[in-house]
Amino acid sequence: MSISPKAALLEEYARVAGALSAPARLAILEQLAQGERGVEGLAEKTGLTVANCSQHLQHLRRAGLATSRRDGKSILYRLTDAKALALMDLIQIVAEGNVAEVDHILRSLADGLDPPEPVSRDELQARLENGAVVLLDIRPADEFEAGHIPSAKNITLADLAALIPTLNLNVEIVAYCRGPYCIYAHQAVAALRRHGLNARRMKGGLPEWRDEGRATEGVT
Amino acid sequence: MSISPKAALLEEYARVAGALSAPARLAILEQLAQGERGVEGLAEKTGLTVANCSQHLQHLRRAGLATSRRDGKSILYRLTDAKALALMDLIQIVAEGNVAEVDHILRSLADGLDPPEPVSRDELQARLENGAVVLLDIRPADEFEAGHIPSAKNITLADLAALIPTLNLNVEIVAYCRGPYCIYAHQAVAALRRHGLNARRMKGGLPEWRDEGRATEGVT
DNA sequence: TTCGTATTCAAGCAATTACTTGAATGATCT
DNA sequence: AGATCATTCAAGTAATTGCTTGAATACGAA
Repeated sequence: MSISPKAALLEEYARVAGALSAPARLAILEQLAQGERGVEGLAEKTGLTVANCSQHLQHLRRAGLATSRRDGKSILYRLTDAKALALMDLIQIVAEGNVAEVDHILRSLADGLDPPEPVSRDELQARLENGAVVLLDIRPADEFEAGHIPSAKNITLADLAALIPTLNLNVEIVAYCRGPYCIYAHQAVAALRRHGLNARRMKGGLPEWRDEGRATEGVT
Repeated sequence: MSISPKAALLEEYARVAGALSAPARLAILEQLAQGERGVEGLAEKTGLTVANCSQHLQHLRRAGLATSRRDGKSILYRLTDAKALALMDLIQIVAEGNVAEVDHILRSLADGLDPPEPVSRDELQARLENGAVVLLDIRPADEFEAGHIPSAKNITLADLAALIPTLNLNVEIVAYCRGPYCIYAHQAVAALRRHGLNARRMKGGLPEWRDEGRATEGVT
């Protein structure tokens, strides 16, 4: 054996990137970005078997992206630190900016309509404090309850159609969801705009909001 | 077929990360970060066969990290943009901060001595303008000639021993090399400090320096 | 201590990935 | 227009990775 330190380092760096190189692990990371989760919960959310999910989690842990602790009977995993979230974001940003295929998929989600630039989190926070804006949290109810932006209204895509007639055409609507890998907000904005409503996406998702130290509420 | 858009996106994101998940490709990226390079040149620098290197380059291009253009007979590859470099940096930062193995290897490079915090590029630039500091570029001569920080002296690790007796014990020495994946500067600093010299590493390498718009010289 | 439960381990299989070799492409240069 | 050269393609093989199944481990509760 006895490989050079340089090769050993490159191997470790490659391992970090490799942890992000499987769609299943990205889905797990998306969940972890929202908060601590048990193995079984993660498996359920991502559609993986428990054993498979556990293996992916160990892969993530070995790469330094996830950390675990015991809580009663179960092991809770979470992102190691903000750097892990930053890495997830950057992967998405590179993909969105440099990979034609991604641009194409995101465009097709907008369904012909040209969605405006997302709202920055700074701008949203200012608008929430002094402007009229309806904030929609497009995630499953359990994720909403575990933490959300104050004043946000939880609504799933399935129930969105029923909400639309009650919305004011003159008030701007902002939608957000899980974060960089989640498309719920994209889809919600497309549906809202199709009905003539003035809707935009928030840049990033709840994890990025929280990571910046902004207020959230919910049972953590 | 007809997979969901969500799954399709995750696959693309995973592809971007996957491009960084092989040591050979990281070595190629390290070279690309220094500037445009032809396939054959990259193959030589990284020790890959030309065909193999070409395949890796296509992988990188498909992930949006590298871009190519023709110049005469050869095809020159380069990093697509600053985001690609930022991604390389962040992978390294996560690995250094969160992977015990990396910390261990970097420590062993320091050879028992405890190296001080690296010098920030801001600080180095200020010191170069008004302070006494010897700046060493620890890279092969051809890479130095292709671009380096003004006033830097090029010296390889092999030739460093001969230089040491001529260095002033009272002047601070700063060393830099290719960037986040390169260990030349680590090794140089360790050698210098072993001889009682006051040496530190510059944070990052030439690519990061250049990316921030700071001056370089050399035949590009 | 014993039971129950959550997680991890281990073995095996299928699919993917990395590398090699040799041939084919395609643009430049004469 | 043809020759040349750098790069890419294609096929084959070895190694790695992802997933499944069933067993083993470790901890908390009774």
